[in-house]
Amino acid sequence: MSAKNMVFPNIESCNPRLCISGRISRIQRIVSEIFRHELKPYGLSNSQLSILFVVAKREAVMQKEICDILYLEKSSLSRNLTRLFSKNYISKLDNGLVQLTQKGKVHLETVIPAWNRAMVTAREKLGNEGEDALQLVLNNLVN
Amino acid sequence: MSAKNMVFPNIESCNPRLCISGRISRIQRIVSEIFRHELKPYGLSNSQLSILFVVAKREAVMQKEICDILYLEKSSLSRNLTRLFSKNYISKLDNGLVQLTQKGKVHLETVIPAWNRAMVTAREKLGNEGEDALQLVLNNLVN
DNA sequence: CGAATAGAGTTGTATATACAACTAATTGAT
DNA sequence: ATCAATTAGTTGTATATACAACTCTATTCG
Repeated sequence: MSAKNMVFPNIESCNPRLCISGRISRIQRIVSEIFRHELKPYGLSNSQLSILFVVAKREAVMQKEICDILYLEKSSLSRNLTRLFSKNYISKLDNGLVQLTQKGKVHLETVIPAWNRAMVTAREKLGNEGEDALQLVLNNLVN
Repeated sequence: MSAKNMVFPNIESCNPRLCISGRISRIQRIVSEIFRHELKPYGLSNSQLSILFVVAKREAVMQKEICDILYLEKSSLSRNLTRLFSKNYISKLDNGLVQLTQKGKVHLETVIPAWNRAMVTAREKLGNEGEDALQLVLNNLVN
């Protein structure tokens, strides 16, 4: 049998539509678009907003803590923070703790209505059972 | 009231833990890590594998078709394809259709067992109801 | 105390992704 | 048939992300 006639049993029998990574990536691209477009006028990315949220709720945090909460690699966070520093939304204390600046608080306060609009749009698509399903997926993964 | 004493009702009342984008991003980082580590020895990223899967199952496809299936921006796909071309896993026909090369088929066949291992690991975490929930989320988003 | 170790953070490098602006090619309308 | 408009794809630019290798600091142990 020549190479051209080789058969590929794995390729033939696999079902890529079941790929868990692929399905999550598609979900991620669909949903992040909703938030990206709402947040764009405010100059904040989804990631940046999620970091601001953590810092706002914790008052003063170690980077490590943010990484653990967001499941984010320390180097990814480091670079995201650089962008937030340069916009003066956060500052770093002597002991390394990260805090929102006054400007950061004011901006976050301003952005939240846009975030709420994105949440409404996303919820319209997901429905209640979709949102519950999302939480179930997350719970199963983190436990 | 001075600026320092300003209150931020949106910040105080919002619940970032409910953020749909944030929850999906965390899910994505957790799951993609599983697949990334299984695929790494084979020199394929999650995205590259998902593209190979589409091309394999369709035999010959337009880039636009791949984009539609994966919810991927055309420029993102264009650059992913460049990396797959350079590894000689895919080729482009005169009419622009993308195909797997023989080398691409052989490599994909080789990689699928690793993909299956990642699927097992992910399913162990998700459980059956987690996997169903994932599909529900995707279905609600695409309809 | 002083060396070894561990932990937090940064930087180099690579892929992934999107948007905007562009090119090329095809299609449609008159 | 020609010109306009749409469509596919590429390239410039920016953010997001991870891993590896590094620095710096703090802690632990001999």
